[in-house]
Amino acid sequence: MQQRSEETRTKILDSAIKLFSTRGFNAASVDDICEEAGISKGAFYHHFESKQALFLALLDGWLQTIDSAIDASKDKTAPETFMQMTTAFPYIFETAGDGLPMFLEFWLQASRDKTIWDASIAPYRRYHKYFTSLIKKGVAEGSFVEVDPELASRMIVATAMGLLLQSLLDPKGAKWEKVARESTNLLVNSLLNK
Amino acid sequence: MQQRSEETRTKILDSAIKLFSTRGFNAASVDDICEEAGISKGAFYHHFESKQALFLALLDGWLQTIDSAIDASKDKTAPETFMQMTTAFPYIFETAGDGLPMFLEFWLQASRDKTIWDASIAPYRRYHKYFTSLIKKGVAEGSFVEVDPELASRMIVATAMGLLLQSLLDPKGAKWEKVARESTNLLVNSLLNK
DNA sequence: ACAAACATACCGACTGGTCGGTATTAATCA
DNA sequence: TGATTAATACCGACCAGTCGGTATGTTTGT
Repeated sequence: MQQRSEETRTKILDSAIKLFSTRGFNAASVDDICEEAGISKGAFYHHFESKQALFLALLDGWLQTIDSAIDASKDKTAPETFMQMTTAFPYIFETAGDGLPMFLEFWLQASRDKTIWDASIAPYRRYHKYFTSLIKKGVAEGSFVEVDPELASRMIVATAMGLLLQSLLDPKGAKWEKVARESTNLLVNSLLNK
Repeated sequence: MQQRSEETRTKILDSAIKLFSTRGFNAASVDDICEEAGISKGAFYHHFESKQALFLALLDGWLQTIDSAIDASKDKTAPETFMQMTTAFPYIFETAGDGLPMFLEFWLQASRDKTIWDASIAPYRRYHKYFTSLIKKGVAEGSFVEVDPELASRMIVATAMGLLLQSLLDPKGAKWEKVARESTNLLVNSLLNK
């Protein structure tokens, strides 16, 4: 009973990621998602209250992934954490084709839909705080030079997002994975106290 | 006769910016735009072949604005040009409320719609080249330190876009105009040969 | 008078969502 | 264990409304 149900739910989620990514939230119809998942509309609305609820479920899963990634680097030093991020970049840009446009979709919906915004803004601010405290910690450790942690945090996030966006628009315009790695190196280097 | 016609066209363009920004390309219907502009559907389709054609006209105007801005700083030195951009930030973030979401909308549509992508990608690559040569020039002048101009260009654009995006998601989360100015200072400073 | 500019009524395709009904599985009990 | 009941999972026709776009008619400036 739960077996089949769970599978259906997963199929819907996967199809939604695929279609939201390629066509966008509005253009991807519920019918499309059902067809892609190979299920009926009834099954869809059995599992999700609405199209928006499905989107929120997707967002939730994404945020949980980030959370657990952050949690994994809890006990490391500030520079170590940043270095770990550098190693994560290849993976991110490799799997970009599938999930990355979803990131833009989250952003866009959040900027328009109050419910989705509420679900996004709290984690975003949490991440910002996390980065800020990470840099603060690095400064306290003496491994980072004196910088405004707030500002540095915004800039790091900005760089990451900006590169993601550029790679999205022009995937073949550059070796993005390499650009991302070198950028991180450059940023961390300018932070490091030598 | 031409007078009124021109006015109608402008009204459509203005209303489109407003509605595309607030609701997005898909959600903003032609009927909505007509109502906002205070004109009829017949008038709309008299001026624009399709909804997409209107979007392309908007994109074109935006690109021209950027082009002329770039053109204006043709004969200045590299650091001067960057400094000029710093002074432009307050204006950009002031008027962000209106036109900024349109920028995201352009991006999103370009990543999905082949026609719009074609119209976007050429200018984007031109801007990237411009930045790259600007940095190259700065290095040649001796005013910039030795950096990979390609990489630095991507990073500068990334930072700008990332900050814009963050300000879009969380307008009241920070004094974005200040963050942008300080970020530019920081970036230019790390580029400057002292 | 004649063409450009605009208005109105309308079309067919498609939308998110509903609903009555049917399989499929789990729980109950003889 | 095997039949019965109840709950869950699923189906697909259907609805009211919206969409971009068109056909046709009217106004306006020259």
